[in-house]
Amino acid sequence: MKAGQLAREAAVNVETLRYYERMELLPAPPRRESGYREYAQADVSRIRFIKRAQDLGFSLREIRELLDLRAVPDTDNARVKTLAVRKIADIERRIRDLERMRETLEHIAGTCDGAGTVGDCPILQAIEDGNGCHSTGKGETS
Amino acid sequence: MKAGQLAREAAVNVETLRYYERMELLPAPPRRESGYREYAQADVSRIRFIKRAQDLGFSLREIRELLDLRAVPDTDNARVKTLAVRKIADIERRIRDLERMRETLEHIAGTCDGAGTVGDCPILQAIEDGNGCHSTGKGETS
DNA sequence: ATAAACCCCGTAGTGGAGTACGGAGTCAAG
DNA sequence: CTTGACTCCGTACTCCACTACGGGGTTTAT
Repeated sequence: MKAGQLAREAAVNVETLRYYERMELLPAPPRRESGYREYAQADVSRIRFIKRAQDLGFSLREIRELLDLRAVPDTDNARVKTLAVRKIADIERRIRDLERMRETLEHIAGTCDGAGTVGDCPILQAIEDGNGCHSTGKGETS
Repeated sequence: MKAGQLAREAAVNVETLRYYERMELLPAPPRRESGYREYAQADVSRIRFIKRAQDLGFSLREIRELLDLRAVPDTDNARVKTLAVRKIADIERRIRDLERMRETLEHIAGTCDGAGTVGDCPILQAIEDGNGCHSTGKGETS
């Protein structure tokens, strides 16, 4: 099939296909006489795989690792599990970072009744002074 | 004080000061004869404000809003509170997204005992088939 | 046979938050 | 008075995941 059809079936943009090819996520397909890419059915699942892995929080770089592991049939699948477990830890760290932010913000926002002017806004005050910002030296390490 | 000192005191890069000035987060300071920027003590707190607001999850664009509100003395501080509350909601949404990912990933990873080869890896299988991916059409809307 | 729809390519732009570079001018200490 | 540290400026680069553009060739349906 041609690029357009693959794009439709996998629900991505045609440009994205070229991009994935450059990024080596999608192997360069054979070409017709005309130079047109001729994709196989398997490419649809490959892109779906990529998209779902993305939804699970994997970056394209990490997805390439997954695909590379998958490409070598005798790979220990513990390797895959390691990546999954590491990603879970990564997500948990991000959740903790966000929860710290949320707590601090809620604390700060709670001190403001919404009356008065910014001259003595407890929120701005708190940000200025770093109150309630039990800083761990970590912002969001996205 | 000159740029270098402000940078040291506020713990940012000198280039960052120029960047903040371009972004209108830091007002353009007066210049010496030589063209050197002459910063005031207040600029240290302004940058600290920016940095702490960043730690709380505000983007520079949002921080500019906060600073703009602060700049007009008779601004209702309910305006500030609105921004804070909205940011809390934003953070909560991101937490929920991450938690969904974590649950799915944990579910998927739990089905893999780490034995065998990628030929029949339940993790790769699950990603391929979209199992356990109760997709909400939401990836991370960072 | 012609028009519409598709495909090719390289390159550049997006957004966010900076960081880096290089050449030229300036300031402070020895 | 010279040296080394600092500052200036514009521009370009980084990372990430795309998306857009423009000018050309191809395929397909009518």
